[in-house]
Amino acid sequence: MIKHNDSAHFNNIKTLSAIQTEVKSINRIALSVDCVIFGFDENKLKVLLIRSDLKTFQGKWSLLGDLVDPVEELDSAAIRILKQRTGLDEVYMEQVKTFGGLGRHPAGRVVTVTYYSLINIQNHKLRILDNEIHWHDVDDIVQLAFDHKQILDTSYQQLQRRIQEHPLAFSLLPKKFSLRELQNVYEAILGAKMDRRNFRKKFFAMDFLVDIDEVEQDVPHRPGKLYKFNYGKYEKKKKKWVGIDF
Amino acid sequence: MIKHNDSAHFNNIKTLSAIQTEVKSINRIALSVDCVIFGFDENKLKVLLIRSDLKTFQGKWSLLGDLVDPVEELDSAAIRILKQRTGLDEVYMEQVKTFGGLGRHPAGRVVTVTYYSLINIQNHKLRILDNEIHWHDVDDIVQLAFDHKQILDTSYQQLQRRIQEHPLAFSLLPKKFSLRELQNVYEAILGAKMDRRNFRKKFFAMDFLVDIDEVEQDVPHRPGKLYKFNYGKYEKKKKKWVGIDF
DNA sequence: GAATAATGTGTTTATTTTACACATTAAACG
DNA sequence: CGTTTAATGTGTAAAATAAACACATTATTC
Repeated sequence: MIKHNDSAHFNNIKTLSAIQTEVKSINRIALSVDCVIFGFDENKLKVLLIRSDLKTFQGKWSLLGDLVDPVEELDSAAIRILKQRTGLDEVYMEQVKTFGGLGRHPAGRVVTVTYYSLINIQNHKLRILDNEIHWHDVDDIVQLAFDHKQILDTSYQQLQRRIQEHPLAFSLLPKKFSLRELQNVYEAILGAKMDRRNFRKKFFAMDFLVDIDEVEQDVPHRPGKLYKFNYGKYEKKKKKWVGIDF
Repeated sequence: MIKHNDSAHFNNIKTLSAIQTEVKSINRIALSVDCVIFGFDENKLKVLLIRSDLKTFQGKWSLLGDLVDPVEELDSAAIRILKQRTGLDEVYMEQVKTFGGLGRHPAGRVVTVTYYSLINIQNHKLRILDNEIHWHDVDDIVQLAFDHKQILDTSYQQLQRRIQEHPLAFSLLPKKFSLRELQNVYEAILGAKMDRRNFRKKFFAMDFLVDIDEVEQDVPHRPGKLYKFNYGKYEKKKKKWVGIDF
């Protein structure tokens, strides 16, 4: 077989010092993290946006992001941004995708690693301190700064897929929730109506909901019972998926 | 509400020139793309690996990767690497995740965007020119250079999930395939035995397979019929998923 | 206390999935 | 060439799951 001497490859052919030279000099790129912070309120899926100060995007809204420090982990950067902007930590967070379009940032090449997080909008620790930051209905957003609309769409699609296969809805709700609230989350995110009786049956059959023997307070109708999600039981019993379905 | 002046954020507070300074100077990080190239042969899922030349990882195998050029799209870098190493283009490829662990590369901070691709190992265009590159059984790999074992595991898990919900198996097979070959792909990737009759029934019910009225050649037993996958029909008829299943 | 509006529950039907067995065909072998 | 072999190709019954559907109950409102 022919020996193929490909000088462009750094895992194989080059010496460490040659790589170090490369890594240290011209081949570096600015890296940012953008956070798609989802919340649920008024029976709608919301996303937290900040008004852009860049002239290029005057008046437009953008996701919350920041450059990654060269000695900072990616996850840490995402956690830092979330903490700075909302006061929250220990929230559900997941990396979505990395966007690196050449023209995506007016200041030059900035590759951005996207995360989405799910927060409970009623969390008492939640503090939005910057008055340029606001919640927006996800379904009403038609345009954002940078390529953030595309990033939002991708994140939303990922959320729609994941929420059907993982217990994410609970991260958007208070610890104690009614079945109606739970169903509202699913209906809002999936954009579909579901049968109330079958919905309940399904969740009771899963057996991950704990009846905490409390009822809703201050609702203008018969209060529903409140439940908690039992993550421990879920982790033990969750199904291994083997099937074909497309 | 209190105006929160957070100087660390670049979308909002800083001027473009300040951002440009930041982007141009200290905040840059080396970026690479790593390709997890999957193939299917001898009824096993394979991955293409190259022997590492780094002293740190002497004798270890690693994924195929390269630094991203500052004026190169991420997808283009992945396509370039694949083309360089296999001679193939127009293959199924998907971004998996970005890995940025501080200690992951001995030469310094290198953040890597991972893609996996699925190639038909019988493709007549396939040319592995570098004799340091070899196919490995995915299930036999216990260790790799860098954090590549973790990257492989993540990619494999993503493949396992995706192949159940998307028509990926066909990318690992020749255009014409028998149902037995198709089932072998699923069984190998999912690590599960399936009932042959139910498997066939399922795929015929989907109605995406085209009977091309040919049979296998050179098999040491009764030859099976060959089929093609009808991507056009799939795109039109694919189901919208709405359900809860975890 | 009557009207209202949402909660809470069960059954029937349809669909999907699983389990399972035998005839058919081409290759291999003597 | 006939027999053996090993894989292909097909159908049906049972079980599990999902979908459709209606009415009694309870707390609030008026």
